[in-house]
Amino acid sequence: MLCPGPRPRNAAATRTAILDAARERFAAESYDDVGMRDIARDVGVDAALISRYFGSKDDLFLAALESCGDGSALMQGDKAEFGKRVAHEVVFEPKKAEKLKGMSIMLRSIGSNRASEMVQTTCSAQFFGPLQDWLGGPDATVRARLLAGFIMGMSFSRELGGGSFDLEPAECERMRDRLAGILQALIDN
Amino acid sequence: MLCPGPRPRNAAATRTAILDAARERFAAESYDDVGMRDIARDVGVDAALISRYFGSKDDLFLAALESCGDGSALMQGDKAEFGKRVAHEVVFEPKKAEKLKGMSIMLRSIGSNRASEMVQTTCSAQFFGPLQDWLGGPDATVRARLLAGFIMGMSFSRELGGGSFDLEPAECERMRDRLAGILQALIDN
DNA sequence: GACGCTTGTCAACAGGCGTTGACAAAGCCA
DNA sequence: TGGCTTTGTCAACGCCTGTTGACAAGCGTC
Repeated sequence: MLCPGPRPRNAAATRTAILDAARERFAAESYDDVGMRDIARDVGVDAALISRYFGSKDDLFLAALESCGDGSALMQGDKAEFGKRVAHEVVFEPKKAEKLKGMSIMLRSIGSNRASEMVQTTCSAQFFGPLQDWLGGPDATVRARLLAGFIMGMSFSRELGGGSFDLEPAECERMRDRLAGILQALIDN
Repeated sequence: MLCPGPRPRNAAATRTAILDAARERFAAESYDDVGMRDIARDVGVDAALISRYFGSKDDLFLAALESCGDGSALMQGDKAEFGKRVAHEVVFEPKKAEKLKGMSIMLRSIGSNRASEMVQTTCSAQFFGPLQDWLGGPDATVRARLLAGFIMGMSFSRELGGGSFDLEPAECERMRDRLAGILQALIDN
């Protein structure tokens, strides 16, 4: 990632490079574990530059969180296949699911005192809200909370296994199918 | 909690007081946010004493985590009422549920690099394992993972609301009932 | 070429952290 | 009373953190 020689002068590119690196870092480690110098090293830049571009670490974190976009990406595609689609992604393709990157950041940093407040407001605005509107029908609020809770819970459970569910392939498939059914029931209700 | 005057000399009592304070702190804040001096202040003792009694901060964290007991407390009572009972506790009595204190600690600190490994091993040994054995029947492994994931997910979701679900009472009841049904179905299966 | 703005680097600061070793006081035993 | 162990306090260490201000180099413009 690093290239030798002085960094080319390009403020816009550098800024987005910092933001990208921050998003990746915060999705993989907690707010407290990620240091400004870590992100700077990823980009090949001095840590002081980040402070100048983004202000404080809090501001950078918030920018990274918001750069993930709202959860609407999760809701694209056939509504009747939501359960299958999401269950498959959660169980088999956790890394690939770019649309869940914002959720990873929330997952990592909800424990941190500094980050939790930012995570909370962003989550309501970008995750619970859109999901609830998209669901519609009776009890949309409650169903959205359950859906979001289950999806995050399974991601959390995978994290507890150190990045995998630590199950045999056949078991993973059965888990996916069960999960798909439960999620879809909450959609259809 | 603090009392004036010199602390009475009682190693055993002091030790358990430290452990209790640590458990409370780690259940309320992340591994990184909890400082040795915070715990020491809660107990009314110098931080150096903790190091002498428990070794390192890691050792103290692990001791606090293990002092929560295994998840078997969750599984006591009528099996046919598990869904109702747990759903009620998760939705309405998160703080009161002492049996979930270990889960709170895991929830807070899974993001931390230092703590995640300890959380993982403890979780497997004290949570997934007992739950799976207790469940029995077909697909016990998979059902245990789903159960644990959903329970943790809803706790996580509550955390995202800043300690409450931020729903109207009637909505909370409907959420509890839906959750109870889903959990119970996983038990009975 | 000289100016001035932008972009990036460097060294340093103040503050917090976990941990350590020296010291004080309490209690026990002879 | 005099020593010895246990229990607790205190000051300090080295390390790491986010942030700041001074400085260097690139680049467009007159």
